[in-house]
Parts: sequence; structure tokens; C-alpha cells
Amino acid sequence: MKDTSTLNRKRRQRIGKVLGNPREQKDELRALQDTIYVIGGKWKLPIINSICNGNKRFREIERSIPGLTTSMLSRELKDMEANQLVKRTVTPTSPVVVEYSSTDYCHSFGEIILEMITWGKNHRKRIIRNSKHGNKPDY
Amino acid sequence: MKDTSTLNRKRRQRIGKVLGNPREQKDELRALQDTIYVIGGKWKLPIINSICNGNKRFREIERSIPGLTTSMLSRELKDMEANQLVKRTVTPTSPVVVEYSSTDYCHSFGEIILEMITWGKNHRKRIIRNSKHGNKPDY
DNA sequence: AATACCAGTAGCATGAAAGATACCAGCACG
DNA sequence: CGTGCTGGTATCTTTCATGCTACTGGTATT
Repeated sequence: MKDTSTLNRKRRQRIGKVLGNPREQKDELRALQDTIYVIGGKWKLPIINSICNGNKRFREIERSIPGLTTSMLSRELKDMEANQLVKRTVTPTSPVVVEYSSTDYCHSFGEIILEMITWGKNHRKRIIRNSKHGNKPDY
Repeated sequence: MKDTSTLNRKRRQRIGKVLGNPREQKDELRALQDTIYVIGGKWKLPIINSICNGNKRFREIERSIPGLTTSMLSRELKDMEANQLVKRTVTPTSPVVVEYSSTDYCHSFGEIILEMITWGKNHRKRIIRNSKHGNKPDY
């Protein structure tokens, strides 16, 4: 039995094909997945956030993110340097000073990070609110 | 030898401690990590995106995301339903119709997803631009 | 002279995430 | 009656991101 929603869906697909909308949607999906690939994982966004908060030195960044180990930070920084998300500057004083900074390119994540921080704060409130009243989540 | 940057850093830390800034920064880091935990992985954001693009049925969502398998989609949808990111509606027609929709709660990811799509598109252009001229990336 | 900081690297271990495969019941189409 | 759609589940395997331990060479502190 074909219900109306099925018909509508088929119609939508046909229209979409004509208008080339699927092409756009595919591009957008790919773009989204690219981004997830570049900043994915547990640490990259926290590291960017840390650097944007003014932490520049390796150990400084490391200490600012509990749970992050030296080797992970090392790997992530290399990766992000290769992707031009951070810049590594060595000042040849004695001893040498190594400083990391965010690139302009990286700044474009600023909005995303802020949104995610906001979301995370709300989520926590929500969880606490629900558990306080012994509520089961409303679904 | 204490160079000035070290002194400044120490000073900043001291000032931060007094102003309680570290507390805030810890909260923000935690919020960010919470969000990463909830929407992390390869598929959750693409699935949300798909649903927001009008895909409602299980197989419809599945087909809209190449590479996504039935079992992964099943797991992710359950997870996201538990986190109140999507709603599952069963209409008891014959045959039953199962439809997924995004919750208001989930809509708060709209901005994040759009930003990520934009970023991904730019990133791809950038990569192509660099490789076209045989350029080494400028770092 | 010993200790502690800096900025890391190398290599192995492991565990969670993802993928592959098989399977289910129910309905419909021809 | 066979085939193919729907909306999934169960389970095993694999892979990759992450984590752990140890180590380096140089500088500064005490």
C-alpha cells in the first residue's frame, strides 16, 4: 500500500533530481564529513580552545587539559600544524622558546567552539534538572 | 633564566587564580568535552543533518549517507534518541510507518553544522588551490 | 651534583568505535 | 509463491585512535 508520505517522498526525490538539489546535498555532506575528519577525535577542539585562551607553550597547553598526555598532544599538534590550524614558532634564545598560536584559518572554529560550549552547558543543566526530580527523560 | 614571557605567564596564572578565571575555563572545557562526547564519532552529525534535510524514514536516512551501514545507523539512532536528539514516531497503520524527526533540542546543532559545512567547503577549495600550483603549504 | 623543568619522540598495548555478515518478522507486488 | 521492500537486531571481527611507559638532550635551580 502506498501511503501519501511515500508518494510525497518519491515526488520529492524526482523533483530533487530535476533541480539538482541532491548534488548540493552531497557536497554539503562531504564538506561536513571533511570537517569532522579534520577536527575529529577527543582532543583537537580542546587544544584549539586552549590555544585561543592564551596558552602558547607546550606544557602550558598540556596542563590546561586534564587527561591529555604528552604524546597525544605532540601528535595532535603535528597534525594540526600540517593542516595549518596552528603555527609553531621557535625563538632561538637560550633556552629556545617554542610557542604555538592559532592561525587565522583556525579562528573560523571560534564560533563552532563557542556554540559547542554553550550546548554542553545547557546539556549538563538539563541532565541535572531531570535527575533531580527523579524524572525519566520525556520520550 | 627567567625570560619575560615566563614572567608574564606566571603573572597571568596568579591573576587568573585571584579572579577565578580558571574555574570558568574548566567549566568551558568540560562543556566542550561533553558536547564532543555526545555528538562525537563519524556519523551523528551527518545523521542529524540528514534528518534536518527532510529525511524521516530509516532507509531514507541510510541511503542519504553513503558508507553508513544499517547496524551503525540503528546504534546511532538509539543513542541519539536516548539523548533526546531525535524523536521516533510509530504510526500504527498497516504496515506501520516509523519516522524520525529532530527535536528542538537537536536544532541547537543547526548553527554548528552549517559552520562546519562552510568550513569544509573552504578547506577543500584551499587544498585544491594549493595542490594546483604545486605549492607547499605556507607554514 | 642532584633535581626539576622544557619540548618533545619511539614503540608497544588496548579498548572503543566502526564495519561485516547474517538474520528476523511483516507486508506488498506481480 | 517468489522476490523485494520495510525496520530493524545480534554477533563477530577488525581497525584505528588513544593510552602507557620509557627515554632523549638541553637548561635552570638549589
